[in-house]
Amino acid sequence: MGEGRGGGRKVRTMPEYTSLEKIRLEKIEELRAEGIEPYPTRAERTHTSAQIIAEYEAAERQTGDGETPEVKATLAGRIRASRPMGKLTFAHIEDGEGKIQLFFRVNELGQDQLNFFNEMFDLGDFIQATGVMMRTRSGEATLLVHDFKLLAKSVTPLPAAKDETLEDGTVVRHAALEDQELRARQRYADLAVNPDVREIFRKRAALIKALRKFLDDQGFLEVETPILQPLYGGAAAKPFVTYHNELEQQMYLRISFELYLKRLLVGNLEKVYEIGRDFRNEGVSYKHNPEFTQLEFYWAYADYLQVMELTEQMVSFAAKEVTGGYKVTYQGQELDFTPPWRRLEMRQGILETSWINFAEYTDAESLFKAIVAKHPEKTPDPHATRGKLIDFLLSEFLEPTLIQPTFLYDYPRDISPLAKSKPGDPLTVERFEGYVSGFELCNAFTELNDPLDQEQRFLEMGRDYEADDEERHPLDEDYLRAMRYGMPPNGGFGMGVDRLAMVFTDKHSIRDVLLFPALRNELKEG
RNA sequence: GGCCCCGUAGCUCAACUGGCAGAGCAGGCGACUCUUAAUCGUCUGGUUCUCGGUUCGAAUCCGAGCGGGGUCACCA
Repeated sequence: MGEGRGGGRKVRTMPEYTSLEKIRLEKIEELRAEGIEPYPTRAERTHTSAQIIAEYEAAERQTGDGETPEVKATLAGRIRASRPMGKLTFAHIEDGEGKIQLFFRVNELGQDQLNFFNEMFDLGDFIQATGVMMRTRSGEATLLVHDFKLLAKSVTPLPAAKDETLEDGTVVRHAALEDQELRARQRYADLAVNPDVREIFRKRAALIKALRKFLDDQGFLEVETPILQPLYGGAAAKPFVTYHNELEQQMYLRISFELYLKRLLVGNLEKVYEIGRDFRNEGVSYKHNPEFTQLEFYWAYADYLQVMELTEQMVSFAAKEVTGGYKVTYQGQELDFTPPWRRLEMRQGILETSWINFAEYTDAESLFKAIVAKHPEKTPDPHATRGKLIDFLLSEFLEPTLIQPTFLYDYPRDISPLAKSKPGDPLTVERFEGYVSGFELCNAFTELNDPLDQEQRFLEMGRDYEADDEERHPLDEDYLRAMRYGMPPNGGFGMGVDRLAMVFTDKHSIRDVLLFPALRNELKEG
């Protein structure tokens, strides 16, 4: 039961059971009265559904045609369908690997046991069944049940979902759970009735495993840095604020890993990475969740061009591990992750799509005028900095054209306070972002390692954000102290893992790739 | 946060310009020895998200709220 908003205004009350639930609760009472435990402690499964079918088919091949091999098994799973027909009942159970049919027959079980199954077992219950494998007249590998046992009674019926297998083998799901909110709030029910949802999260796990494997093989050290931080930094985002009672100090949930990982380079750890959760106290949308999974790595003695090469290798490797190939269909478009990816200087890309060469406008005012003159229908913020205006051009004109994996490189300095300037070009930093299907996938740069320059940038940022207190960033003195000991030149990288999971599972919304996305509290009574 | 759309049985959805809230699945009872969305008969199931208003009469119209979806803004 969720607590009501406003600090537990809602008191927990006894759940109100539906008529369907009451019937099942009565069965639980009845079972206990007969000395049958509806939630026994142990199960005795010998095979999964997939294992027994494989074993049975292998045995069939050995015995040759006509002969039925004797293959015994005890299976366990959740009852998903039951078709009683007089002195026979067919049922399907589902386990972690798939479904298998059970055949209950009066011949083996006797009338009492058959009745017991038909009367006391419901869809959604977990059952254990022991028997021998056989084929039905239609040829389906089926367990002929000699003995069975309840493993766990289901009180609340699962959302109705029936699968119809057409003659061509395609499966049509009828009346499946589709309500987006219910699916997200009750992911357990969603997972229980929608096998494709389970598949999404298997792919997500495969993705994270692939990223780890790739970086491990490249000699990167996986590390863990604080989630609970006395200061936040490394990105421009509003933090979640909390408080440590004993230490009597305000703490923040991290908004990025960057400043801690780069401290490790000062400590002579040359290649480090972290995969973990970031928290940003901002809007929720189809591509934003307040907590999301981030991958960052830092690589001493490398620059952003080397990071670029490593990135395309890493992401294409992950694509192959997760989807089986370098080409992935996302929202109807085929994306080709085969390296090398297209490289496009950001200034050039903006010139080609907006017909504005921002290098010709070295201050915000002149650039603003140029944009309005060329594109009267667009409305950039008149008070925006030059960097923000360039960002505006990027998202308005260039981004939508970046469907195939593309690296955009060389960014304005004033929107990149942690990146190193391009030699001989003080307005530009060595930074790139990877784009796919029109959205930003990753962000990387040659990291700034000059402590005095870094201090100057922090102070500039502080000034820029003075008006907007919430985005104004605290100056991290300890980070500057670390940098003053000496930080090797290095390239750094950050990527939203959920975004990549969306691409590899062809999902439009980040919520579809998060098991428990952030949702507003349920409040049943006002 | 702005704008648009949505909220009806456990699930998926109907209900015309306001006129007795329905169906399929799930569930109860009965029949059925190879079913697989099993089938057949029969029955049950509702605070139409909440509160208020208009009206002889509201699922439907109006207002407020709650929740969700979309979109824009925000997100170096």
